[in-house]
Amino acid sequence: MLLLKENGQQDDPAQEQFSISELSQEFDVTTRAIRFYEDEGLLEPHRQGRQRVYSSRDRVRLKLILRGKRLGFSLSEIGDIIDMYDSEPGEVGQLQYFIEKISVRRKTLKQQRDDIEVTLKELDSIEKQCRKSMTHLD
Amino acid sequence: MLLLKENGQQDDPAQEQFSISELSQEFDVTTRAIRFYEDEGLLEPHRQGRQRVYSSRDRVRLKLILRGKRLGFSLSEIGDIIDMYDSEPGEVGQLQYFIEKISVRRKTLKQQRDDIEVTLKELDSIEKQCRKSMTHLD
DNA sequence: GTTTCCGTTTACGTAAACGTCAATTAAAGC
DNA sequence: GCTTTAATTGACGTTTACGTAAACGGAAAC
Repeated sequence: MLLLKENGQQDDPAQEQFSISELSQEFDVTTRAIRFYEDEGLLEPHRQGRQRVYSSRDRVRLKLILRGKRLGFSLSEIGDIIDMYDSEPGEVGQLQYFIEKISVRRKTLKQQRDDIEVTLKELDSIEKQCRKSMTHLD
Repeated sequence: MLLLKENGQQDDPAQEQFSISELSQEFDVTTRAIRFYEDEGLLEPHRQGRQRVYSSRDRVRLKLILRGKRLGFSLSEIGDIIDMYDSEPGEVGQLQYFIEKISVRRKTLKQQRDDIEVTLKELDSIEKQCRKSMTHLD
């Protein structure tokens, strides 16, 4: 559902707009959830009358939200993270604080990555054991 | 709190035992949580009278639980995972099913790993922007 | 012109993962 | 024996992240 369809191809990605159901389908998330993210301040789409209209920026934010969820972060944590992405750099003190927050986040992510590596290796060895048992039983 | 302290050093790791508060402190998790994991069937320590006594096997399971939590899995998912670790290999059909479960789990983990890589890179570039702004403001 | 399809709002419900508190019991120190 | 301390059980409370249902509005399809 693009704007300005009348005129040949007006596909400026910055002008793309999406309905809630389009996003819902694209990312396989319920409309209820999307509205909930808005209630929590993670999204703020424009309105045409009462209807929500999502920009490509909103769409990116939604992507970030869902990625954050896959990583097990709470919505408020995700809010913090997203704010990092598009906050305007203010004064130096702010930036310092900001960089600290980034480093904290990085720490968590690296811990997760290590956990994943360990778990993947363990899964490998479990699977090997399994396969051994199977040929053994054939 | 080892067993058989009377006799010089009886540190067989397989015989080590732990109280709930020891585990609570070691892993920085409340006793309430540990009991809750038991309610959910993730742990089943022995009892001395009414008191819970945790073996080193229980301790390992708790470790796995906490790692699973860091990865954002629900307790029931964690239950599934842990069961993989110490289930006795049964018949071939079971093993086949089991291997499929492993592959599903691996998929999730790899997705998470990719999410992390992307996020870490993004954090890098955000931090760079920050540092640029800072020197700019100095 | 009315059915149908989205979308909205409001409100209540729910499942997961504990926290908190109160009442008991048991063990340990003195 | 008495007190303090650690652990248990049970019950209820809480937060997060939505689901579900009801009731309404507008636009499109027939």
